[in-house]
Amino acid sequence: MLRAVGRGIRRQIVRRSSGVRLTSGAPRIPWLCPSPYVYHKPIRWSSSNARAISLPSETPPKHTDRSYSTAAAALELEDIDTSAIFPPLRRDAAPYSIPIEPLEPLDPSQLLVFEPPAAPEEKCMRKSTAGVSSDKAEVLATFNACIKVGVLARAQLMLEQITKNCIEERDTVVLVDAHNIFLKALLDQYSDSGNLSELKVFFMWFENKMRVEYSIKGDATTFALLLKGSLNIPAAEASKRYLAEYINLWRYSGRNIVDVLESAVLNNEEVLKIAKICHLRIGELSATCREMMKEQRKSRLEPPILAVPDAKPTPVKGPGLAAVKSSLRSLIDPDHMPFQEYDINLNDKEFQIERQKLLEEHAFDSARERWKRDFESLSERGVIKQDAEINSLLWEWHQALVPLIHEELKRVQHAEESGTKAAGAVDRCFYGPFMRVIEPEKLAAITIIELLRTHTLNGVGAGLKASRAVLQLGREVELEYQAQEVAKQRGEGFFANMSKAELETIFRDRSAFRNLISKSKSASDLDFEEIPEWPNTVKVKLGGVLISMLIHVARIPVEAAVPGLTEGTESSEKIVQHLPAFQHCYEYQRGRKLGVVKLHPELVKRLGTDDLNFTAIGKSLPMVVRPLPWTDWDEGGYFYTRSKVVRIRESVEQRQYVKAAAERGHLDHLFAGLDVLGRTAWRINRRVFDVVLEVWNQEKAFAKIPALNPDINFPLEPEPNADPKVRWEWAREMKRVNTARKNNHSTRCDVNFKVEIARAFLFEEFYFPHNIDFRGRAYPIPPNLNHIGNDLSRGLLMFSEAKEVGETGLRWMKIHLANLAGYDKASFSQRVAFTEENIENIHDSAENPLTGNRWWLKSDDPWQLLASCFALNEALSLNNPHEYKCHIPVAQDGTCNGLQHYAALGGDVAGARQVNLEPSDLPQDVYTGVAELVKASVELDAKRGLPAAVALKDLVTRKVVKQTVMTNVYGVTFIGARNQIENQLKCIESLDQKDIPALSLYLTKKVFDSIQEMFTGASAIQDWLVTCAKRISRSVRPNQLEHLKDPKTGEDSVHFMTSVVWTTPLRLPVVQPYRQVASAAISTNLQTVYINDPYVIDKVDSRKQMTAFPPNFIHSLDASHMLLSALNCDASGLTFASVHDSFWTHPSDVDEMNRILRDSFVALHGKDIIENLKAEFEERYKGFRTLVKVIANTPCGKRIKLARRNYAIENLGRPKLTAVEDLQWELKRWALMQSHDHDDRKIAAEMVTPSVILEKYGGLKVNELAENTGKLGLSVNDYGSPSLGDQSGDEGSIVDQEDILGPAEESDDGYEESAPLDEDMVLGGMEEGSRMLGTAGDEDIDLDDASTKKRSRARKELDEDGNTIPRDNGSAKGTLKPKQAHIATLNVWVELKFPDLPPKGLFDVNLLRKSEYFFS
Amino acid sequence: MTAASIFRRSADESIAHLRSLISPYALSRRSKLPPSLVNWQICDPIMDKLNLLAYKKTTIIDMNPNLGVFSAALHERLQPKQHILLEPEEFYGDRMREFQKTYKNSWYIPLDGYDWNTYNQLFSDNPPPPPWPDNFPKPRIQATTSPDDVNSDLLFVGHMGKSEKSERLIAQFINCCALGTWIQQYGRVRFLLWVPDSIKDRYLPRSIASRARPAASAEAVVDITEVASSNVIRTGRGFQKLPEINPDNVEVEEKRLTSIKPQERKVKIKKKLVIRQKMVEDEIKKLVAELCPGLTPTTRGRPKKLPSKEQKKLEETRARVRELVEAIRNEEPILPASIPCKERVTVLNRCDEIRRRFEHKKGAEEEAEKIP
DNA sequence: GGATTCTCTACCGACAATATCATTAGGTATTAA
DNA sequence: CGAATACCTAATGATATAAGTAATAGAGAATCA
Repeated sequence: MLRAVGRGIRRQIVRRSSGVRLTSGAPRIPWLCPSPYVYHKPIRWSSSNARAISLPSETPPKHTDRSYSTAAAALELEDIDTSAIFPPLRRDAAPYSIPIEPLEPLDPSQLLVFEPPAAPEEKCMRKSTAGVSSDKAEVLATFNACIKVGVLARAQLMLEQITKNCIEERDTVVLVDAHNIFLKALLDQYSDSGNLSELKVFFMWFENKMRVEYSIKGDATTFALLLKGSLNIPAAEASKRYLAEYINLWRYSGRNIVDVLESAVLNNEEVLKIAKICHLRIGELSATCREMMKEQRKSRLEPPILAVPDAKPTPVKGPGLAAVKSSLRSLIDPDHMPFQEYDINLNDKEFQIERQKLLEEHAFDSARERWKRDFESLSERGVIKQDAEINSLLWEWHQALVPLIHEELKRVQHAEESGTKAAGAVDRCFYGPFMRVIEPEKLAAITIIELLRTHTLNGVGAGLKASRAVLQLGREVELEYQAQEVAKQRGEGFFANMSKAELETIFRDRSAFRNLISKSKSASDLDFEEIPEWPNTVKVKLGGVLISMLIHVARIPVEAAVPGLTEGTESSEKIVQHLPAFQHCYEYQRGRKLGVVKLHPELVKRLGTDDLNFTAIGKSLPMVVRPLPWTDWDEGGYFYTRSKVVRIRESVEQRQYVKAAAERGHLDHLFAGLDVLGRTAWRINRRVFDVVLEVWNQEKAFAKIPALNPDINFPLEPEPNADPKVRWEWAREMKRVNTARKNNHSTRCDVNFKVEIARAFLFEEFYFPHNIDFRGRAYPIPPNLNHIGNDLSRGLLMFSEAKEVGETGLRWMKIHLANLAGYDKASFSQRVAFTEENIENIHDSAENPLTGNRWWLKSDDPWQLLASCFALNEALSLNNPHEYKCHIPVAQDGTCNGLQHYAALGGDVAGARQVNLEPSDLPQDVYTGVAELVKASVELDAKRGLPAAVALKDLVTRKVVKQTVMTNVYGVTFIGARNQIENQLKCIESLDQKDIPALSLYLTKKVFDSIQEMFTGASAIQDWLVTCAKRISRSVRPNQLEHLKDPKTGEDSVHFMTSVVWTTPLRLPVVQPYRQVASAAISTNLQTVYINDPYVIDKVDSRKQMTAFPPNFIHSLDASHMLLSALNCDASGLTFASVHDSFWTHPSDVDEMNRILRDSFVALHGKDIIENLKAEFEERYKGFRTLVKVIANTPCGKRIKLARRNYAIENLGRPKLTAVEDLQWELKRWALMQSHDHDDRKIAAEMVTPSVILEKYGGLKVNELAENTGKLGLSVNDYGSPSLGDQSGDEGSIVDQEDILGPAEESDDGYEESAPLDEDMVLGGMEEGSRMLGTAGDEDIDLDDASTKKRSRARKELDEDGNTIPRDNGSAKGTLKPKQAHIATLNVWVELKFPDLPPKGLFDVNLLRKSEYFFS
Repeated sequence: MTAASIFRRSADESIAHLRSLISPYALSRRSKLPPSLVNWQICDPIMDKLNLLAYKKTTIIDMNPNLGVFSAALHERLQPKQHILLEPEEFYGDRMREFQKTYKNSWYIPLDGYDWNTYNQLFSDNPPPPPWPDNFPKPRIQATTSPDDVNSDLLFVGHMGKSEKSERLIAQFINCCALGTWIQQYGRVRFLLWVPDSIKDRYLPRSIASRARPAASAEAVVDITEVASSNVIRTGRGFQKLPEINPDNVEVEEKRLTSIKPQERKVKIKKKLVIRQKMVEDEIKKLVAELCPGLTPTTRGRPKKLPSKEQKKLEETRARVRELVEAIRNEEPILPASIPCKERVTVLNRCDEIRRRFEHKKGAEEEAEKIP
């Protein structure tokens, strides 16, 4: 069995490995070198890979990898119970034996490393000649599309361009693949037509083009095709000759014919035929080959499709297509009760799979059918048009759109054939092939649905951004195409024809499933490794055409009164006009032009009121069966709809890393975790749904559902001649009201969608496939309605499975209810008491949700509360409430989860207590804690009579500081925090509004100080992270110097291209995508659209890299924690769902889940995360050089200046040194130091570069300009060596030349010289922390930190030099205001090293195992 | 040379010196700050041209007077009842204080003319808060009997920069004219503003094509005229509105070319040399065609071969013209003397035109008179 | 390379400005040698 | 055929657009000489 698997996958993996161009793999075509994108180091195959390539003849792989080996063993040995294909619980047979521990950090040699280009790449030149672009991705996609629709002439054009590109880029893999695909297409064409001249073309292509013109030798597949072609030659003699010729040619290049015969292109009969004709001895066929033949006859595991590649789809088994369709009617037709017509067993998985397939494949068809039905029934009834359901309108649009598309396709064909350069013709050549791959009817439906959907999701009131709409539509079309392709690959019977055992396997054993998929890929047809993605150019152009056609066609009946005879009156007569439903125009936003597609107000109104009836629900719906397990970076979840496991933002870099990680099996735990999330079954809470529906139809504002026509208080317009300021304030208020109204409407549309989806799935059990963002946080893929949505979404959803609550469960239900009611800060027993006190209210809410006293509406989360009320009420109405079977999930939320991780990392005792890491009788609340601290400090100030403090004395509340504390984790800046606090203070009436800016400024300082005081260690870590990110993002790779030439100017220049990359405990490589964006213009029928060009890797945005790193890192941790917990919960048989830092399970399982959460957290932090991070950084950025700022006005700085000057004069004949030259100097020394030659090293030792001088004077710790200290305080540079010096004694005197040039052993001399100790400056980390605690508020010391002092010291020196004249800062402002004392700095290239880790606090994570309120 | 001397308009205060008083950044092309008039000699011709006779005992609101050169001239000419200098930049503080000392009835208020509050404080009935001096006499402006009359009790002058702020402010001014709000409630109050070309072009477009919304809407409510502009050649299409004041005198905030040493310029121009080669060639061709009629090709293709003598003449002419055109392009102040007299005339006749082609654009101000 | 001014200001899911005119580069047609 | 020229077009770069910024402060990036 395994052998069979092995054969299928072998080719796959080999191709794949060359697909990422490993340096270790020899390029297939000798004259081509590997591409510049290479792994930093040769790969060591991980065990999982080794298993994957193991040859069939070998014994099964060693059980190095626990999870897989057990699964594989299970596959063979287990006696599978056919009745339990998808057991709801797998407690007994845990499918993945995941260690509870997070993974060990990667061996350094296993780190994934990709080098970004040395300089910003040039924007893709889209030089197009005769409609052939030179953009590789674009041509590739076009080529693919042309092949799919059989337009070979055009495909050939594309192929020629691809060949050019590939040869330039030395991309041999794609090159050969493309030619193979083309050959295959030619051959297929011949088989269809039987026209001999076509066969000739086939051979000519290989002989003339490939071999002669391009010198492509071809791979096994090429030759397999050639053999196949030769077989097809009718004349037996010729056929034989050709065969012999090609076999010889192949052998001549020293390769084994077996490889060719094993190719999936040739089926067994053909192989045998060839063997016979050419007298290949059977012995020459490899064991694999023979084995293969035997197996194919009696294969049990392999679906038939694998045995016969061209197999016709087998008829659907089971209840039949009609039944499946009928069962989905409920999704289309709200009046239809499913499952009534057929006797269907809902547990029949094959049936369910068919349904899912249908759902994905025919979502658009279904919508169309529904429109048509509505339209027809309407005509029968003869209803007046403008009252018609929106669906019939859509049907009209659709009917009008289809002929237009046909017409356009004709024009495309004309354009392609004529080859004119007429306006539009060139564009048509671009998008034409892509337009053809999907049938016009479907295309029309997608257009209509997507435009409406995009409007509800992102619309700005009556319009939506054209650029957005166009791209979105293009993307959706692509998605549909991909689904089509996947469906084709997997064939009709891919799932349906599997035996139950195989079906079982899919969900049990990832690797087995993976093999199955790759087999289906290789067997179905010759194809690219992955379906080429459509470039944005294509998507946008295609979207543009479709939308402009829809705009042209779509009309909406609008009723209007005919004006009366006299002016200003209306006659009672009404007329109906058919007005354009959409309109394209431009708006100005802050003086910038913005293309907008506007919807007619009537249409907008309809979208907010009409039943959408599945009108506009496209793809990405919840699934009716369990999502497929993730097997690759783009394989998993939906059956046919392709989704990526990581939501990469069109970043090539991220994709590289994720792909490589997936390939090496690093992501398997992550996949497993996501699978767990995906297999949580949900259903709609019917009772809540009914209430929602009722409320919805009332069209009034209720429980966060906005009213259809909200009463809006438009501010009174002031007199036209009022003061401009007054008028302006009015205008601003109007703007605010208007945006509020727009928001109101779009929320309403959103609710409409949610309700509609809920209605469609009312009788279903469904699942959310999940993927992750680039940090690893998981999100359900279906938009609109999912459990991380708003309160309404959450209220509508519940677990499909019900579990008996038992005693503890009931208690948790009560606690949960109290939480939802806002009573979540008390102890558990108090919360229970709260619920019990409110039992009447709960009863009332449940019994009469709308007519009673509506207690549930008071909550911030009314719908979830209502759901809880229903459940609890029901439970309590039982004789024995403990027997209640509960569907409602109970949520456990971390108290400021980010801070929890920070506190654990930093070992902050006080902080840990505040975020409930420490056991406590009562839950702690950080916000209150910080507020108290601030309050104390303010009161102290008030006593001293500080006016701001006096004003604020009694106003410091939890509410005021909450947002700031929360966002602190996200790196909020001082100003940002000040704004938050200002907004809070504005709500306090007793304050004079005029004073608020000043007060908020004061208070913000206090809040920042308090946070820092409470989370000392955390703050230090935050700063450490920032410093690391800063150094990384301002660093260059050593070999980057070879490509210093700026492509644009041709001059030498240094570009910072390094982004921060790290690996999470679950081995996800995280790449921060922040770079400067290059935007590209794409002209469409509608307008020119400007989008970011994803293909260029540009300079890093170092600010963003810096500010985002700490939150991203923490998020990557909490994501790991979540997935770890998910795996463990699953292993214990719990149903599990999560919203990042909120974890859900059945009431009865909450205790168990909490235990798991705590254990996972401890396990995660049990490893020294930060230490590992540092180690990874050191490995990853080994030898990099970074540019640091050094205070210039010190002996050290002066020496550097002098040395630079001397060097420049000596070597360049001028006194100045450019940054590049400086770097080259440093690198020269560095290179010499690495040399094996003793003399070289000696020379290096004698070189005195700026970095050497810096080192001599105590290095960065002493001399670096302290920065990024504003946020949480301490500069990282202040840890470690207490050698902070005041050089006043040396002021102005430049150290002797000999001293610098002297032998290296004098180094401590320089050190000493620069470091006469100044008591004030000696601040160790711990001392610092404790001192601050003790002296907070003491004016003399005043929380000043060493870095500030360093700054002030530098300033002082400046003053002494007389460079800056202190000015009184009057009311001057603007650019000419007196300058701040400016600190002169020098830039020095130093080796990229990372600061010492801040000392960890004393908190022991293990304590938290007993902390009840850790998550609550 | 004291700061005060300029206010007495002694001729010994050179323009160069005045320029040196401005912060270097404000002089740089990147600056969007309100620029400052330094050529005090043109103030009189400008005011001669403006009919200011009606402005007796008037109140002047002076926004961003900066160095105060224009303000001083205006003050001397009008002898206003009150001259309010709204200058928020502390940088000019000393000079403003000097101004206040020199000219009676002038009040230096370090507030921003952009802020509505400034005017609210000025016109409200309450005594104005601190930055305004205690003894500040409030202007009592009488509204004209008809809102269509020009109010000669009030005159608004100022320097506007290229900043977004300035642009917005002018848009607001016009809006106020339309609504009759703000100081326009007192009747039609005239504005006398120095504005950058970019702003002027918006309201006084140089071609039909560039006449966009702001121009149209402004025309509906205000009269805008260009009073004086620098002798800078304007780029782009559209007609060239020639300065109406003696162009040689209107030297506004421009860095003199003479201050740049030749070597430095070469470095700076280097890019242009490469970039605008085509333009130079085109100009040369045109000029050579003019200078050597009959020798230049008239047909499309390859030119006929000329007798070597004529060929040589052509080459020489071309070389000289090249020198000349490149000089113009390089903004060299003195044209090379290598060209014979007759030709020189021809070339110089077209000099302006060529200059315009090379758009020697500097930060220049326009003075626009607005008569609401 | 240094001083000065400009920009931006909380993470993620989530994603975006365009038309127009001036100028040049580069290809094609045209002509004469 | 190559050579020299004009003409034409696609590609690139610069600029305008709207029109209250409101006021905080500090670090990093960009820009100019």
